[in-house]
Amino acid sequence: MTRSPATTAEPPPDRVGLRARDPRLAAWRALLQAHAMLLRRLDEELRAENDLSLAEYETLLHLAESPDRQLRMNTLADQVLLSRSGVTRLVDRLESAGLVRRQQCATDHRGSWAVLTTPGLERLRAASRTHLRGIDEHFMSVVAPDDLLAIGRSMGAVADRVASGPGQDVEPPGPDQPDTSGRS
Amino acid sequence: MTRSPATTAEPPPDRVGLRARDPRLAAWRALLQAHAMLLRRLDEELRAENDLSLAEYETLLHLAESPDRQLRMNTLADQVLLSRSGVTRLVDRLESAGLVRRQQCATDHRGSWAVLTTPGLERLRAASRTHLRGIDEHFMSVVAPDDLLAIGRSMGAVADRVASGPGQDVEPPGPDQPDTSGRS
DNA sequence: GCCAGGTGGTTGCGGTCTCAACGACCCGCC
DNA sequence: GGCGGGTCGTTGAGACCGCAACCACCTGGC
Repeated sequence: MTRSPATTAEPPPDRVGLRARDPRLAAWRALLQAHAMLLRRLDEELRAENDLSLAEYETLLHLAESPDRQLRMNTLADQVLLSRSGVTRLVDRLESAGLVRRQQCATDHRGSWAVLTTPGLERLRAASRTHLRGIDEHFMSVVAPDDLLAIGRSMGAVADRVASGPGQDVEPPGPDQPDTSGRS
Repeated sequence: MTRSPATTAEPPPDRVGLRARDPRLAAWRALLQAHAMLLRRLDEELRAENDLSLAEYETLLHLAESPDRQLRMNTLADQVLLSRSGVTRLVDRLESAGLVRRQQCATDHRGSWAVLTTPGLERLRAASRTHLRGIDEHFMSVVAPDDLLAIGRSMGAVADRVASGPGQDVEPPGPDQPDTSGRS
């Protein structure tokens, strides 16, 4: 209300002229919200019951699933979607907790392996009970099996698309796009 | 406790005894990964083209969609899924950028409104072009329409479940009632 | 009117992340 | 053999967030 002064040609006074109400966006919004809530919850549970953050858990998990239970720092960064420096400090923490051990790479003296220790593996096992229960309780048990398939399929495609995309254009550079905005 | 006795189908000693390879987890993992990659990308695009973080964008958006383009700090915190203090500082930033203005609440002198300014609205409009394009490019265009529905439905259910859930059990006592519905 | 308890927002502190810069190291080419 | 360019991991600085403590304020009971 009190929309007194005649603003410029304000199109449809829907909300703000943003196409924010596009119904297709409902899925996107639901995804955002559910994901945020869900991860927060799982992280809380993990911290409360196992004193591990989600990132730490994921790190231990990836190590456990790797040959010889070890990974190069670099690879680890890719897998847990963290920056190099992020992984350095994460492994610092895990190492000082005794869950992981660093070992210099024999063939490449620049790098090192992060190796899962036995206590690390045990801690992971304990945490996985918490975590898998949480996933089951908050996610699996709420989603219909068919929808689960749809999610897996879609999200795989999304990941591929995003991965392929910084510079690479999946769609050839707009030929002669007749300008769409008075860009700044 | 390393339960060896196997009344339960403690499957094969696959990797670490974690049921990490449960095929149903594929959807979960894909979701995690795709979401992380996608948000990172969208955030980058928004920062690069509009000098706004995703959280800042969401804040402006929620304000724009609210009556009189204003919200109580408290409400804002709930909507953008941030802590109270997080919102305080976020609004600090937006305010010093001139995109939002604080206004003391007339009826309750404890609280204040965060009000979207005109420059804020314009900035939001510009940013929404970037953001909606990104969502389209990286998400909408990759997901089949039916899958989009499945995602919306599932994620809505997950959000409800998580929201209902710290102490409250959605499924109280009835363990003796073998769910006959089968699915929801 | 006054006080106890609750609520709204801010601030201090600590934790975790990223980016940029760095040193150590590897490799191919001269 | 030596050198330039790239790669691997770490470090310093800065950004952002949450928790807990805090003050200002509101509300209900007396």
